[in-house]
Amino acid sequence: MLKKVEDAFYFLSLGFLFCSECTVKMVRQKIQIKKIDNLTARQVTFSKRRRGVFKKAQELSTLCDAEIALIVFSATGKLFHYSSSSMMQLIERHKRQSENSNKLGQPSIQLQENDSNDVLNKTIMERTRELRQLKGEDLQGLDMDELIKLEKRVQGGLDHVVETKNDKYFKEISLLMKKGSKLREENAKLKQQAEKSESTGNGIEQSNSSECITNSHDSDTYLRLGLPFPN
Amino acid sequence: MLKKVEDAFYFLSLGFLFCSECTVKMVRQKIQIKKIDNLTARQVTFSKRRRGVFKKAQELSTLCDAEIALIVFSATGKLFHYSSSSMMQLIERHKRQSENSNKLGQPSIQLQENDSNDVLNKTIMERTRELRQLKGEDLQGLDMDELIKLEKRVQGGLDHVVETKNDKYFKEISLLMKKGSKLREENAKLKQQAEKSESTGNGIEQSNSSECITNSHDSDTYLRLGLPFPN
DNA sequence: AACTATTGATAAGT
DNA sequence: TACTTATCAATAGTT
Repeated sequence: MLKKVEDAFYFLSLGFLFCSECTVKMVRQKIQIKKIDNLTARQVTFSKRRRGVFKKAQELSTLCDAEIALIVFSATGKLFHYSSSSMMQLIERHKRQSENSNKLGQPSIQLQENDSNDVLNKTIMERTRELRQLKGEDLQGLDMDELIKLEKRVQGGLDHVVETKNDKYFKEISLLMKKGSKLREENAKLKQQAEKSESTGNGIEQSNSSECITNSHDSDTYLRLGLPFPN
Repeated sequence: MLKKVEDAFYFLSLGFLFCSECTVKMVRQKIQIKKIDNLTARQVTFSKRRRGVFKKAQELSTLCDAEIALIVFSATGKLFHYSSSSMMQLIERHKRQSENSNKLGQPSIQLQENDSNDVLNKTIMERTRELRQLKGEDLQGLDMDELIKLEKRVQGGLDHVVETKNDKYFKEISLLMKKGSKLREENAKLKQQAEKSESTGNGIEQSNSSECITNSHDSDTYLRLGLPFPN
């Protein structure tokens, strides 16, 4: 059903008349190299392409006798790395080489330790400022254009949150409904059995038991799912 | 024609008889991933594949919002490198992260430096995660209650941004209106003066000057204030 | 450096 | 996450 809608879009985009009878397989499209909007798609692509890059790096190293260091941080901060020999040696070598090419007359000794903290502090400052802006603080320096851009970003974030919330809501609801109908089935069966027993002369009381069971299970489910109110 | 010859070769490789009259174009073979013996071929391949790897790294960084550092030394010792942000920052971050994950029993030496780095690093991680959540990413682990809280936070941020934007808007508007009325006053005065001059026999044309002056000043003000469109 | 047949990578979809 | 498939991209061998 969803498929058909996509097909419609596909045909529309090609400018052809659309025959709703046709079943068309979605084909792979060339992608733009810009940040992937959809989070899931981005994570999947990251996982695939990361493997690809690491493979390429290893192949280059092997085929051409090159020394390679590759460091990758995912958006969530997870680290992946590869080096054809010792990562530390390569990094040191890189430092020396790029310092030389810089031709700075700096006494480079012991520069790195302070730098390290400086860099980290700078990162923290940046992150903090961005955070404050997303929270709607610290907006004095922004002009109209920047404010409008920021509004769009925050609105986008809000959309994502609401979407996630709604998804979760509907999932929990449908789970509850499923459980409910299962329980009703069970109850119906039990009722039948009880009636049978009754008709065969076994006089156990079963009159209102079905409702009781259903209710107790439902509220239990609500609690486990963390829904605030069961209604 | 060439095509046919290739077909012949193809068949040969399958164990068919080969016609020696034909001119055969060698077709590309799948290569083994091991050091290329021929120096020239190795250099050419290095050049081609190096470009490939760097391109892939950049694409991964852009598409998936990842931070990447890539260092390559050719067999001759020439350096090639790429980093999505600051190479030093990435290297430092890598150092810390891999140290932490190693959990090596080297407790005594340089403890305080690592400690300070750890603290900073932790702060960065926290900030990053908070940022991502405000942007509506990384919401998998949150339950309904947390999602609702987050929604309220983001909504609050959005409210602040919109409020600031609107304030700025109205300020700019009222400033413009003030300037406008000032100009109109000026124009009115000028007009009066002109009429006086006219009545005293000085025949300067002043018919539509008021609109002209007002308009030109208005658009100038819009430009200085950075409003996208003057309407 | 340029060309292309071929292998390799991967976007979408399951 | 892993697998599949159709397509796009990289590149081996050659000129």
